[in-house]
Amino acid sequence: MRPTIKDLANAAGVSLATVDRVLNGRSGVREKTVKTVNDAIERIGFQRNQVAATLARQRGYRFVFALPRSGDEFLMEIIDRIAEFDSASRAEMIEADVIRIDDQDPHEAARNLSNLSAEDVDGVAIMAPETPQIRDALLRMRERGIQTIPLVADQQDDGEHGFVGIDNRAAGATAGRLMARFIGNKEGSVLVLTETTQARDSLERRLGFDGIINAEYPNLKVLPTLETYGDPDRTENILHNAIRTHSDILGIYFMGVEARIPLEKGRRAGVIRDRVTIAHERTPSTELALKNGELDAVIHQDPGHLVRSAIRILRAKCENRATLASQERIRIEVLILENL
Amino acid sequence: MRPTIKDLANAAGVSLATVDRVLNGRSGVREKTVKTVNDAIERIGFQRNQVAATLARQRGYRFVFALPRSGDEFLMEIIDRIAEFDSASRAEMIEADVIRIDDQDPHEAARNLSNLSAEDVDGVAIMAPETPQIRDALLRMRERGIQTIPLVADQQDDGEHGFVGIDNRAAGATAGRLMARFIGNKEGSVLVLTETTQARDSLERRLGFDGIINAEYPNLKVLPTLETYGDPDRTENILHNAIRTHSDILGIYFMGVEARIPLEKGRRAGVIRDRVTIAHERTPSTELALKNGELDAVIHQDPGHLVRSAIRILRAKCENRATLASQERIRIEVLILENL
DNA sequence: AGCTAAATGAGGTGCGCACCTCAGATAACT
DNA sequence: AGTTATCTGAGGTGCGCACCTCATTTAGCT
Repeated sequence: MRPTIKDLANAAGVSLATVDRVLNGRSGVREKTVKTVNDAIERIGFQRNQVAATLARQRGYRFVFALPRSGDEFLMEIIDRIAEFDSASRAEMIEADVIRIDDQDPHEAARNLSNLSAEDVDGVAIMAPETPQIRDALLRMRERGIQTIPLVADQQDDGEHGFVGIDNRAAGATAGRLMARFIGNKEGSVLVLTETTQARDSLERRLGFDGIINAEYPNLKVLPTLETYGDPDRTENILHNAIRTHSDILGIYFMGVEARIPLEKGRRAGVIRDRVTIAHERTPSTELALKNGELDAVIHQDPGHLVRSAIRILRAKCENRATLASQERIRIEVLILENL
Repeated sequence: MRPTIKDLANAAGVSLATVDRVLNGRSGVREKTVKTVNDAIERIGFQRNQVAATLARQRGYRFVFALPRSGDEFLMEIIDRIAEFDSASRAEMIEADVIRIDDQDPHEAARNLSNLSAEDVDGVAIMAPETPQIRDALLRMRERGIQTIPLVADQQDDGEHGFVGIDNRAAGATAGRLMARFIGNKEGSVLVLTETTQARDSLERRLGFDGIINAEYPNLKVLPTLETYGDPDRTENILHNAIRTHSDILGIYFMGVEARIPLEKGRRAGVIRDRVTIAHERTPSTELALKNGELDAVIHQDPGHLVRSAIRILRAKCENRATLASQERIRIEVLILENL
């Protein structure tokens, strides 16, 4: 039989109340006593029964995903996966909700986060650009006892709080390698398109992409990144311009998160056919484009995995447990027509 | 507040005992009464609290992975992931163990499975070739109330019991597409190597591979599948022979599950360098070969995902629940050096 | 020593359910 | 009608833990 808190109390030579105090981090226990209990935990290999603990807590777990208000298909995928998880996990006493924060107005976003109370939220997964206001809001939430984790868009390199998403530099490198190998040994240039080069993910992808192409494929030249700012008209214009200015474009790398508009405009401008094209994130648009033959590959991160991983990590933090690193590493998936 | 069994009993106008009988499929309830309760479940949206249920069951869940006795690196990966899951899930009252079955002797394997009793096992995930004996053993286990699910190696097309693993035909097609695109427009032939063409997975991969190459790449010719039977010496011989007979080999597809020996022998025979090579499953060997530049791509299925997915499905079967289809689909991953 | 504040113990309650027993009610027979 | 088999109800117990109260002990102070 696995040891229970009762066994633990015996082993440590303290009462159940003290064990409870130590286990749940309540105040009013001497350092010495804490150590006694922790030693006993080690010694008898005690592991709290999470099933019983969750039941006794009355309140299950409630997690919130703070997502940007602006977004397109990939964001919708994430939201769908959250809803799916929520309904599937009611029986496990875990709730997952979405709140939207304004990514244009960091102050408003931060205020929004400040409204969350530890009373009704156990943890927050946040997808937001890295601004001082957001960083501050996160810090204060943690002080209030709410667990946090950045999602998809990294918040500085504070390794200690973790991060759920792919290594964007490696993702860019992957795109670069595929681009070069698919093009073969022809000579020419490659177009790179993204929403904004301000975002850290864009920067990192570009670094990875260039790293491969410049170092290993002298036959290819990567043109300066074109920014769409998510604006359809602008996207159309810069695509037209690029194609007029550079007659030797062999490939296009849609580096941004949302490829729907660039794909549409590219299709209209006739710049896609007969070129090697790679985009990010599987969505209805990119999936269709793969099937059409308009896209040669999609670099993807599984939104379902993102969501579940974020929740597992948040929960582990709540319960002061470690997570399975192997399970939480988000894969950089390469999708082609055949393995969709 | 979520409805409890008490609310359900009220709503259905029956006692708690009857609700319990219906919910847990015990005998001695009239059809009519069962329907009354089920209707009430629908009506009030009752969902059993699995946390409480698991706790009350006393015994958590115990799942067994029946794996072949023979195997190499990929099998070890799976075993490691099972052990990892087991230790991480003790707190959730879920156990996962491994038993080995002899894949050469189906009778012995079947006998081994027959020893499992519903008393101490809730479900079995099985990785075994498709033989009448195994199929029979599975059937009898289900009759005894043990849930079953095939793993990696499919057991005929009995859709109803599910399957945890990749679509091997699509995996072969993925390999075919990458092979062709990496080779470019040179003319020549492609070598295909596997353990045995008897196994269903080998067959399907080959079908997928040929499907792509034959239909879309007239510049390439796929040679007949070479069988290694897992024998190192034989592997070396057939590789030497092939390379002597065919001077125009541009690519090699290591189609089998375990690539370690073929890679070693191929390296020794000097047949790998300057050819496009693709293998299956990420293992220490294939990982190293990717880093060496000996392999151009690896088609992979995540063993951790396989294990956890099998367990989630088995558990859902035990609890008579549905699973999240999106979560349980095993991805055909494409690994190159950059997204390892 | 005398006081206060801090630390610990003893014990109880309930979470939602599975599982059990036994008595009473109802239906299905001869 | 009486007998039997089948169904249903009432009630209790315990899973392992969180959370609570109140009494008692111990340490820290002047």
